Amino acid sequence: MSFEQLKLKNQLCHRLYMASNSIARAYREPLAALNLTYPQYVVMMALWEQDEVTIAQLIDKTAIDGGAMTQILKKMTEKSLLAVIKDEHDKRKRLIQLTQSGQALKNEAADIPKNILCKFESVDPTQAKQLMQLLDLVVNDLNTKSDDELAN
Amino acid sequence: MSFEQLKLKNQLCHRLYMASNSIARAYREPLAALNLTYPQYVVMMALWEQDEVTIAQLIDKTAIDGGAMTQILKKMTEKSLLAVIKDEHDKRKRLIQLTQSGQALKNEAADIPKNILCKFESVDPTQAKQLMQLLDLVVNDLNTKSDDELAN
DNA sequence: TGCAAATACTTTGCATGCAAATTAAAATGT
DNA sequence: ACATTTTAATTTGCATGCAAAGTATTTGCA
Repeated sequence: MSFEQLKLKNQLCHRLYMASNSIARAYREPLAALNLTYPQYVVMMALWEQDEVTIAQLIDKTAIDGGAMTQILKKMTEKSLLAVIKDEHDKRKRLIQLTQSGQALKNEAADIPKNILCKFESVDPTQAKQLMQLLDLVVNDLNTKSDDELAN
Repeated sequence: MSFEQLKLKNQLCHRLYMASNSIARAYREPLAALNLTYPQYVVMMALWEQDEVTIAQLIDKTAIDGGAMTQILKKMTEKSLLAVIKDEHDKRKRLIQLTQSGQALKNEAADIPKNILCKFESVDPTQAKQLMQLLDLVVNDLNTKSDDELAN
C-alpha cells in the first residue's frame, strides 16, 4: 500500500491546524498592545455586539470551551474589562456585563482586523469570502450530530 | 461607526478557530483507539513518510512548536513508538527513529483519514482541494516575513 | 588557535481546549 | 410537595501552543 491518504500534504486537517495557528500568532502582537489574548479578544467582540448575555450564550457565540470560559472571564474581570453578575431570575445563570473601560476598548480594537487583513497579499476578498464559506461547511458537517448519534 | 469589521461573523480568523477545533475534536475518538493525541498522530504521519529525521526536520514538516515537540517526543518514547538517538556527527542534533510497534501502527491508522472524510457530507472533493489551496495561501502569507521585518 | 555568533534542543511559565466529575438551582413527572 | 432529571457553571487533570531563557555544540572569523 502507498498510504497516500496518510501523507501530511494530503490532509485538510493539518492545513487547518497550521492556518489556525498561523493566524492566531499573527494576532498576538496587535492584541498584546491591548493586553488581550486571542480568546479574550473573541469574548470582547461577542460582547461588543451584544452586552448583558449569559455565559452559555457567550459560549454559543464564541465556540470557546466552557471550562476555559470560566478562567477567561475570571482574568478579564481582574483586568476590569467586564463583570460577572448573578441573574436574579435564575440563580444558576450569570450575566456578563462590560465595564466602561471594556466598552471603550472597542475603539482601540477597531483597526486590528484591517491590520491583519493587509498581511494577506495572495488572498483577495473574493477568495477570503469563499474560504469562510467553505469553513462554515466544514464546521456544520462536523458539529451536526448524525441521527445515529442522537439516538444514543 | 458600525464596527462591522469587529463582528464575529465577518472574521476569517474565528472561522479558522472553530474549524480547526472542530476537526481536531473529530479526530479524538478514532485516535484514542490508537492511544494517540492529534499532534502525536501528526508526528507519526511525518515519520511514516520519512524515518530517521532530526527534531528540527520534524518541526519543519509538522509545524509543531519546538518546546511542545520535546514533550510530545518524550511521551511517545514512553509509549515505545519511537526512540530519540544522538547524532554522532553533530552532538547538538537528535535523530528520531520509529520502533517496530511505531511502524506497525501505520496499518491501524490507515483507515482514519477515510473515517474523518465521510463526516463531510456537504464538502465534495473539489471543494476540499480548493479549501486546502486557500489555506496554503493563508499560511504562506502569514509565515512569509516581509522585507521590513527581515531588515530588523 | 580562540572567542563571538549561530544552531539545536530543552526548560519554564502562562493560557487555553477538552473530557469528566462536581455543585447548585430550576424544571419535570407523579 | 418530592424525587428525578436537566441545565448552568465551576473545578480538575492532562496535553499542547507559544515566548523567553537556558544549555550544549558547532561555525565562523579575526
